[in-house]
Formats: sequence, structure tokens, C-alpha cells
Amino acid sequence: MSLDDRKLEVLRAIVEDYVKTREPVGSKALVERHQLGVSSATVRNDMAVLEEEGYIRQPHTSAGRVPTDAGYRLFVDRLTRIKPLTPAERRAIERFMIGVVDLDDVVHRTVRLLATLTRQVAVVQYPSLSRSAVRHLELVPISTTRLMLVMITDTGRVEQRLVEMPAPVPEGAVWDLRRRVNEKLAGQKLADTPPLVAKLVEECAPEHRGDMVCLATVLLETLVERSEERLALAGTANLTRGGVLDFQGTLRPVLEALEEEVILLKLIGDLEPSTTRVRIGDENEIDNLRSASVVSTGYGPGATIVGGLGVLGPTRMDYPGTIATVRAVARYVGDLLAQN
Amino acid sequence: MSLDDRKLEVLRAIVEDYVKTREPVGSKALVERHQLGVSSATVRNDMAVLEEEGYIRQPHTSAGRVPTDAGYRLFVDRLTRIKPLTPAERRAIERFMIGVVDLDDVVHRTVRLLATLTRQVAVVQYPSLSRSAVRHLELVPISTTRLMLVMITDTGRVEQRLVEMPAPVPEGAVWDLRRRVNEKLAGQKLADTPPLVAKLVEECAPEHRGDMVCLATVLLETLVERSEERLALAGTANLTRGGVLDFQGTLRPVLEALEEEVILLKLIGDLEPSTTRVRIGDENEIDNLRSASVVSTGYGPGATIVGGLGVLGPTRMDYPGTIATVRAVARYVGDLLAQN
DNA sequence: GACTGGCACTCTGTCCGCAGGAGTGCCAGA
DNA sequence: TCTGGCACTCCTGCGGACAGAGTGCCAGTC
Repeated sequence: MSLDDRKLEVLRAIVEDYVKTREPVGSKALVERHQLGVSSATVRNDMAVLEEEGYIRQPHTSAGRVPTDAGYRLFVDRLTRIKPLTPAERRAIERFMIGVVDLDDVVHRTVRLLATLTRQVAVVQYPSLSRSAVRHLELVPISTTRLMLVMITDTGRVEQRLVEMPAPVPEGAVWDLRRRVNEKLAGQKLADTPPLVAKLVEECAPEHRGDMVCLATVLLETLVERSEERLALAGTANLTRGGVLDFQGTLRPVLEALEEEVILLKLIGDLEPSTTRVRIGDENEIDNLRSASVVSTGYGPGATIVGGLGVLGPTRMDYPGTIATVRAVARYVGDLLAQN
Repeated sequence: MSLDDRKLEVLRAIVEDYVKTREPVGSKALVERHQLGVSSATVRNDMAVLEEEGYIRQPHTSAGRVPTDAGYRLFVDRLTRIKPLTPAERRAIERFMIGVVDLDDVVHRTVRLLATLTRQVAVVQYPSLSRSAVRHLELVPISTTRLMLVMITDTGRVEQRLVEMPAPVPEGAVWDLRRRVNEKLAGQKLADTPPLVAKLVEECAPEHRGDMVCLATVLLETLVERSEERLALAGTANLTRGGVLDFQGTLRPVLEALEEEVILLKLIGDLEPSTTRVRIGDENEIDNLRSASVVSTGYGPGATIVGGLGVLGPTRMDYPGTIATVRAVARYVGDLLAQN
């Protein structure tokens, strides 16, 4: 038995009311608050069907109905018309971003903005190194056998690592290393660099080979291994809105998940499709987040995507509003990056 | 009426039991679990005095007693013998720190270590810029009118800021700027730099004055305004141990406070005395943390202090253990920094 | 004077039972 | 296919009773 329009409308009404009130919604209250044009008895029948199909459930007999994860899913997929942001929200975004000075600043402001607007937990990934290109590599002598490698990318990220050299390196040699490395790597996508680094070592004169190998090792580590690592988080306190009820008793699992950068990156770092992605409750692979939903999207200058951002909240979430906000903020950050 | 030894002993017993069980402790249970050598009736009299003096209180008539903030204070000041770390803990610290590569790494590992060992929320401040010295300043051309200023300090911190120049800067001029800036500032304590920067501008040839002013502005911002800004946080999930009871109902105020870097820096950034500092409940100026305690201390290579670290938890906290751990970790981090 | 044993008192937490209310499921009729 | 009505279920809140824990106080002892 498929769902006709009225049943969908009933589902929408249930989701909207439940999101608003956090209380199981009954048939009578529904017909009072929405213009469904039928009696409560009819609605009851529809509800029975919706329940059978797994879209809603009763906490207990003779209670109202509550949407299931599947119900929210259907709501998001078929019943959500994206609401445009209010002018007030647009203005908030712009005001929040006045006078940014560098990438750190952009990321921190963005994450707070997202948290404030959505009233959820916000996560913003720094532009992923693997999607950036090297702008410049700098070598700064720290001591005779130590160099600081500083990499600046076209997305504004700056990464640094200490390089321990096997033997003292004269200044001229540092110069030489810096020149060679930049010649080979500047302007290259980080994803393409590993073979180039290998070539660098090969092409190096034997007497400098040792130094170059050290440098290459650290380069590869910086470029590849730690490449996705950074992100910013804000709005944890929003988890406590509405007590602890939205997360079946404890915030603990959620807070634990938020501590793991790896988990967060998985959540917002799915950059394949450029559309907004919504993961509801059980759809999250992470067990700790079974009672949470995540709305995420990619951002970047123009059409390219360099990182992800998103918010996390209870499954009982205002999806249309959240989706709209996440998108708008992502677009705005993209524009900001494009200007630099 | 002053407190004799036995009354203090009773207070200690109450604190220890309450910390262990989270339940108000009664006179009978006390004499059973501790060798006080007196009857429960005597203990009751002592308790009445302790209550009158404000060190303990009853949640309600005919309940056991619970320590007040003042009670914890007395306990910490007069009744705490620092327990040495167990060998297992020592080993944990060392194992945690094997193979650190740079400052970021040190800080992140430290904060997680602290959170794990104390089972509280841990905060670690990056070495404060104002207590560091400039090791090197690097200027990297990003475009014709934009330079990236990168500052490396002797504590290993790397800060960068974008500098917008009024007009295109030829490569030779960048060189010149870099040389001058380093000559003047390298090796200087950041706290001492502002007058030096001013001098830099003065001494500059008029034709380069404009560039130098831009650079100086950003330098001062980087050096002074944002100087205390960075820190790392871990273990938020530990707040949920023992439900929500330890924080009178909601984690909300605590989570909110943890979001404010300014607040956290105030908490752990009191570096005047090199001893460990304990703030209990109301002693925290921040209203949101009235139900929390903070144990903090400074760290740094040798005897100098470059930053603060600490933990935050419920007032019902194992103070001796926490204090010992915080100190040990601080000492260890200091040694680690001294090696670099 | 300090400590102890004993007793009355108080308050909490819990377990009932009960009534009220909300909401459902189902059925017969339009 | 929809509707009104009715019986049924289950939660919630309230009051009372009861056991348990803990105290305060008093009289007696060392």
C-alpha cells in the first residue's frame, strides 16, 4: 500500500508539530492545528498505516505518535521545500564576517556563526590539504641541524613541521634546498606531489642526498599522512537545549564522538556530491550518534570544493531551516575564499 | 571554637567518602568505614560543629552530610598529602609522549593525556606569546601586494598573518624588509617588541615607510593583541560521568563556559605563582562554574613558565589525585620543551 | 569535662491504589 | 471512503502508608 498525498501531509504535520513541541502528537490535536479537511478518525486510520509502514511510532499504547528515523527521512526527501533565509539571517551572516583577517579567523567565525544560527553543534573542516595546491615552501634554520619547514597553500592554510637533519647544514645548502623544492612543488596540487617528491630525491646530487631524504620524508608526512587533520567545533552547549531528553538519557556518547576528530571528519568530509547531505539517526555509521542527525555540505571557492562543514543535533531537528542555513553559510564561506 | 584534630579527621572522612560514593555520609557509616576510635554519637556532635562552621551541610534534615565549598577548601589546604603517582601512571605519561613531532603534537597529546588520567575536562594553553621570544620572522610573497608574515618563536609556536601592502612590493624590497625586521626583533622577548617595532618604522627610509607601517601594524597585532589566544581542550565527555547530578541539573552552563576561550584562559592562565592553584566552586569568578572546580598550574622549560594547563571537574573531585597528576604532567611537558 | 548508648523525631524514597485524561482501535452508518 | 461514537488502554499525578536512614538530645558513665 503506497502513501497517498493526505498521508504524506499527515506525516508532515506530525514531524512539524513534534519538532516544535517535543511531545507525541495525537490525531485530535493534529486536525485542530492543521487544515487537513478530514476528521480525527480518518487521521487515525492514516496514522495506523504510517505506523505500519514504519514512519511513525507510539512511545506506548494510547500515546500520540512520534516520527521514526524513516519518517524524518521521508520528510526530508519528499516533503521539504527549502525555506529561504530571512533577511535578518542574511544580515547576521554578513555582519559576522566583517573584517576577517586570515584563514583561522574565517574558520573560527564560520563555526560560531553556524552554531548560533542553527542552534546546534557546528563543525567546520579546514580546507583539505589534498584538495589544495602548494603556494610556497619555506625552510627556516632553527639550529645547525634543525630546519622548520613551513608550507603555505593556495587556500591559506599554513602547516609547519620540524625537520631533523643528519648533519649540520650550511646556509647555502638551505638556500639550495628551498629553491629546488619550490621549483618542483610550487603550484602543484598536494595530491599530485608524492611522485614529484620522489623525483626530487632522485635528481639530487649525491652529496646532498641525505638532507633531501630527510626533508622529503617530512614533506610526505605533512602532505599525505596528516593531510585532513584540522577542524573547528562550536556550540556543544546547544546539545543541552531541552534537557537530556533529545538524546535518550545521556549526552555522553555524543560528547565522546565529538572528541574524535576522525569521526567528525567522516561526518562532514564526504565531499563527493556537491549537494547537502543529511544523515538521520541510524544512518550514521557511528554507534554513538544513533540519536543524532548530521547535515553537511562541501564548501570552496566557486565550484570547487576544498572542505566540508555541517551541524549535528538531535534527530528531532528543524531540517528545512538547518539545511538552508548550512547551505547559505557554505556558499558565503566559498565566496570569501574566492576573494583571497 | 576551633577545630581539633578529630574534627578535621571527621571532615577528611566525609570528603573522602562523599567523593567516592556521591552520597551524603552519615555518622554511623563513618565510624564503620574509618577508624576514628569514637562512637557515632560523638561523631554526630563533631558534625554539628563542622556544620555550624560552614564546612559541611545537610541536603535536608535527617540526611547525611555533604562537604561545602569551604569544606573542600579546608580539606585541600590542611588535609591533603599529595599522593605520588603510581608507576603505572608514570609509564602512561611516558608512553603517551613517545614520538612527538612538534608543538601542536605536544599540546594535543598533553591535553588528552590529562583528560584520560584525571577523568576530567583538560585544558592546555599553548606557550604564551608574551612569554616567548622571536626566533625568526619570515615574509613570503603571496601576490604582488600581499605578504604572508610567519613568526616562529623559541617555544616552537608558529603564527602567521596576511599583510596587505599599499602598493606592489618588488622582491628586493621583501628581502630588505625581512632582513631589517629580523635584525631588530630576532631573539627578543615578545613582550619587549612593541617599542622596537616603533623604532623600526622610524629608522626606515621614507620611500619604504609605507610598507613598513603596514607590516608593523600586523606585527603588533600578532604580537600583542592575539598573543594569548590559543589553547586545546579535551575530555568534555567526562562531565557526564555520574549523570548530570554533579552539576546541579545541567551541564549547560559548564559547556557554555568551556566554549569561551577567554574564560578558559582566565582559568588556567594565572601564572604568577609557580605552585598549583585550586579553585573550588564559588571561588571561580565565573558564574557558570559555581558548581565546578579547577586545578591549574604553569609549565615551561626549567624554571621559567610559558603557559598554563589544568583540569576542570565537579567540586566533588579527587583533589589529591588530580593535583598530583596535573603537577606531574606539567613537569613532564616542561622537560619536553626544554629538550627542544 | 568528654564520651557513649538510647530514644524520639524528622525527612526521604518508594510503593501502592485511584481517578482523570489523552489517545487509540474498531465498528456501524452515511 | 469518510465519520461519529464508544470501549479500552495506558500514562500521569496525587495522596497515604511505611520502612529506612540519620539526626538531636538527654541522661548516664568514665
